[in-house]
Amino acid sequence: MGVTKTEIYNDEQNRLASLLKVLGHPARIAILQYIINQKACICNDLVEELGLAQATISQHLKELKSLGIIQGSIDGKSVCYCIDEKVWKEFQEDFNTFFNQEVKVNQCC
Amino acid sequence: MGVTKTEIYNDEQNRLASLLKVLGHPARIAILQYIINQKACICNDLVEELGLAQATISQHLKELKSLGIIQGSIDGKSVCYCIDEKVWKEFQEDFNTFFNQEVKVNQCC
DNA sequence: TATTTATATCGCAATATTACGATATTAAAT
DNA sequence: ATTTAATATCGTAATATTGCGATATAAATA
Repeated sequence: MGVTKTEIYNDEQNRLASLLKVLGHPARIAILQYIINQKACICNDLVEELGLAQATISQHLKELKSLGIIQGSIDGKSVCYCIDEKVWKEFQEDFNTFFNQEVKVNQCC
Repeated sequence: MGVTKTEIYNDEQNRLASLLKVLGHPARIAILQYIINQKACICNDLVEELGLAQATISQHLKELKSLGIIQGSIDGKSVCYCIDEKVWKEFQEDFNTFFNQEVKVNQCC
């Protein structure tokens, strides 16, 4: 046990849940907000900004990268991260499809 | 370690991350979709529908309830769950605020 | 070349999550 | 009153996540 049974859900459910899961950590929300607000790439200003160890920030960045929502480009000895607009927009659509669907009034509650 | 350092983030970041985290599991996505599609309350049709043990479904329902996004009302010996529209709409706004913000083009990537 | 700086990765400890069987609880049906 | 059915809760095993120090790597600088 302790293993999510992904095989019993459909692809859409698994995909959406994965996205939400990665975003479901305040450090990763903070990182995304920071990148968006800087309107530019950043390196590890995040270590100072957030107050987490460099290894920890790097790990969170890796997860965001693996999702595709950010991408990094090497710039000398530092790495600049930025939002991948294409992926960001895909995510917007996924979320909007799910959350902005109409919820009907129910009988019982 | 193993503990998220919530004290270093602001309330908005922690709140949004909590919401996303709860929704970041395919069983909970499937449960929400099922409730929405039935356009009515459900009981543990979910056990048969999803193929998870009754205890597991009950646990997922509890998490969704604690978020406030669903509510249950007792109906004889079963419990009917439904979306709490007010909370659902609050979440829609939170998500829209975050995800539908404009992301500017960056310099480096 | 040696040093410094920025980042990534490894390994590990602490903690959290997932899933489920067993058991409790409560209401309906017999 | 007993049985049945639906749900919740407890306890626990398996696994995942978080965070960090130590170390590796690679580029810039002295």
